[in-house]
Amino acid sequence: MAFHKKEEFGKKEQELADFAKALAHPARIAILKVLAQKNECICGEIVEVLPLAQSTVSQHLKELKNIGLINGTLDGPRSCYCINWKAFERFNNYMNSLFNTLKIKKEKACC
Amino acid sequence: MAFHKKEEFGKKEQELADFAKALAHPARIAILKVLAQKNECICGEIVEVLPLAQSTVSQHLKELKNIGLINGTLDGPRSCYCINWKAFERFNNYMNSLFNTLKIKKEKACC
DNA sequence: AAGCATTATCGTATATTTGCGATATAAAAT
DNA sequence: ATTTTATATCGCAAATATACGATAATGCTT
Repeated sequence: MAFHKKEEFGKKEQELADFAKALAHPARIAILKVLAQKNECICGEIVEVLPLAQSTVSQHLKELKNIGLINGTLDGPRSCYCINWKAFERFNNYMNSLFNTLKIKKEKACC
Repeated sequence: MAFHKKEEFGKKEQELADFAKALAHPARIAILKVLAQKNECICGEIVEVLPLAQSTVSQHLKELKNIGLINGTLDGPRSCYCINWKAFERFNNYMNSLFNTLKIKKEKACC
């Protein structure tokens, strides 16, 4: 059986894991980079740049939106995406917090 | 069809995605925390702390080892794990680099 | 040599992710 | 009103990930 089990871990660990999962595919990292570079945020432009079908890109965008790393607003027939800096900052802080927590014991290597 | 397609992205994006994937499960984050806190690094202790079967923990350890975030050495019948700080530092730098790259355009929000 | 403790691996079941084409939806343009 | 354009969603197929029990492998202990 492969039940979730993920709920049995701490809330923070769960949330950090979810954030990390959002970055766990090169397409999504590429999307974030495009969103940061071009300030246009239009789906079609992303599709042009990525080696993926429109529906697939749309799916990746949805995942990024669900986790909160990007915002999407309708602009006529198109949709305009952009990075949610607040959420991004939070993620960044989580990551740095994790790194720092782990680094405390850095000197006492055992193997 | 769902072929990989992942190879069609940049090397750096791919590597960062792989790192992120390693953190994309709360069990693996928990393992890293345990490895940092206790400086004992023995598999059995991790199994005791996590709500997972021994074989499952072993699998997660293998993934962390494959990506290079931890080292594992044999110590008699047990195996001693510890964090690979060099790789961790590299991952941290990658992440910060990504954040900084994205932040450059932070002011020009479009939506 | 036999038994014990520890960990890795195998086999298997289930869940999730990835990807595409086809279709639906919605606004704009004709 | 109809067509065009842009995006989202659905349905499906294949690949991966998660989890466990059972078993194998390895090194101590007796």
